[in-house]
Amino acid sequence: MFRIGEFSKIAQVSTRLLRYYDKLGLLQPEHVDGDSGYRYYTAAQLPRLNRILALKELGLSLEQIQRMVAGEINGDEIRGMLLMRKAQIEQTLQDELARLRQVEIRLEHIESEAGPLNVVLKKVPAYRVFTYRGLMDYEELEYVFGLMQRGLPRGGRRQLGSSVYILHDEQLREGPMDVEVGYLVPSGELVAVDLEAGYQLSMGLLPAYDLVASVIHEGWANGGVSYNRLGQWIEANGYEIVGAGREIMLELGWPAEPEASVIEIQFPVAKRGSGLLLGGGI
Amino acid sequence: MFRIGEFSKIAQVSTRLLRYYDKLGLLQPEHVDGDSGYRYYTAAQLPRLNRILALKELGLSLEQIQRMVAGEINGDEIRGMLLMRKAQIEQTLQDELARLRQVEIRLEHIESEAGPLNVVLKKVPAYRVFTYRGLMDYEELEYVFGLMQRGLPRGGRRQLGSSVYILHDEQLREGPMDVEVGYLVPSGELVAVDLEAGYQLSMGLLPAYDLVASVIHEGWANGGVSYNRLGQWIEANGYEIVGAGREIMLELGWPAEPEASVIEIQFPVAKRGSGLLLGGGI
DNA sequence: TTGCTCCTCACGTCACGTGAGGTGGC
DNA sequence: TTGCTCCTCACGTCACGTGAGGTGGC
Repeated sequence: MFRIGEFSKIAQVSTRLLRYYDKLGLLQPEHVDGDSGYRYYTAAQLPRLNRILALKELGLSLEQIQRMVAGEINGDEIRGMLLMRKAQIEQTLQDELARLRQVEIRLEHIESEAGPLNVVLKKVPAYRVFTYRGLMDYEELEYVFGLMQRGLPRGGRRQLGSSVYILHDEQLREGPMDVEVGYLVPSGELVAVDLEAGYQLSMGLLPAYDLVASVIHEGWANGGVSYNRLGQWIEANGYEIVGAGREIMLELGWPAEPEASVIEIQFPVAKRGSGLLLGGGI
Repeated sequence: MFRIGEFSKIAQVSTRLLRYYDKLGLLQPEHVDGDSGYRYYTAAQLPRLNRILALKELGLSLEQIQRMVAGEINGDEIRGMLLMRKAQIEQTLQDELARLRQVEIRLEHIESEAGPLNVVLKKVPAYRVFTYRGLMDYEELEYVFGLMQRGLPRGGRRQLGSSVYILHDEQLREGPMDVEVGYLVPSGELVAVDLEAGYQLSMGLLPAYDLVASVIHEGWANGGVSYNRLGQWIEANGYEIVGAGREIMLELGWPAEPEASVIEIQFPVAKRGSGLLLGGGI
């Protein structure tokens, strides 16, 4: 019979751990003195402790280990637990590799003296929008945007949220682009509205995406840079674009204070080669 | 100005997280109402939030992120943090790969119906020992072992711990082996003792090891199996033996109840190819 | 008697999630 | 007035480490 200190030295674990496992019922001492509360362990308990420690190495939770060493579980269930754990580890490996790439990219950016790029991956819900879509060049786009800002009845503006701009073209090109401009609609119903010059805004829905890559920048001027670097990021991290990108003007300084604008660019993405090309727009 | 709920929807994070970051000082609302305590955020705060989220993705702690976004830290220090993080991730990848191999090995064992093998890696201190070393075959070894059990003065036995058996040969072979037998000595000094037939026990020190692979089994009969499988384990997990192995008889049923014996086998190991061949005995 | 070891709380870790119970704002 | 949103505690997570304060055993 060993007291807890001796037993802990043999097994090279802390006494705290042994008391904790006692409390959990994972490994209870062979005998506990009624008066002093001293725990007494035997050498024959070491194989059990080692089994627990070996299973812990695999990353199983103490609760899972509990069930395994208690024998409450048969071979198939153990097999199931291990297969699950295997899948989890593989996922962790993927995640850590992605992290590693990101850290490396940041390190390169430090050396190139460029500011860091804060891309965030997130899930977005469907957005209700009130927009006009058509083939336009930049000039026309700006014109329509101006009409929108001025041409809506005041009452209507209350129900509208941020301005939004959706790129339906697969890639940037010269000449007119297939774009959509308008507003997010937080709540309520809107009817179609005719702007001057025959442009018509109407209700629609932007699709929800399980994964968008998003950057947010301040000021109009940085837009082009953000697009380029978001593109590089998506490429470098092993994603691909699987739908129409969009720009959301969270704060619109236009036209008075353009540099106070806050603009989010979102592109729906998926892991390259994952076969999830079911997004929208492509 | 957005209230917390709106702001959380734009950024796709929980309100709880925003309150938490407020409390930490990571991201404080542009304005807090004195009466109601309502938090008000602006769109211009989103780039900061995104920066925090992007850094969190790298696995940095909020405390590190705090220092980075507060600008308390210069480019070189940021570089240092990222390099550290990179090393950590690489370590994690190694660990997870080792785990994966272990889980796969366990899965194979389930299919082959063999009992699982509970190998534990641990660090061990130097052990003080009281031993005889020589070239012996099994027969002689057993004879010396018997002498030891009977031949020591009662008083001396008190100070001795478990029996121990050290294998100085690089590999198992036929004929006499270079082995050492004796006892662990928990405390105190011992002088040399002569057994019958001229064998002499004397004080020595087993080296400490940063890493030993250990298995514990019950009963004499399982020894051979344990050696084989510990060897396989070491091989399969990318380690190599870097010193003399030893067997510690934590519970000695000999000769009355051999099956009640509890025996630990330890081999000092190192990652293969790590160049750490500085252990002892080879 | 004096160390040494053991005991039981109980807080701390890390980054939040999840109620509980109460209140402001349209 | 009624939802809806916001507020502040405060417990829970996971596997222990680390004292605090007190006691048994040789």
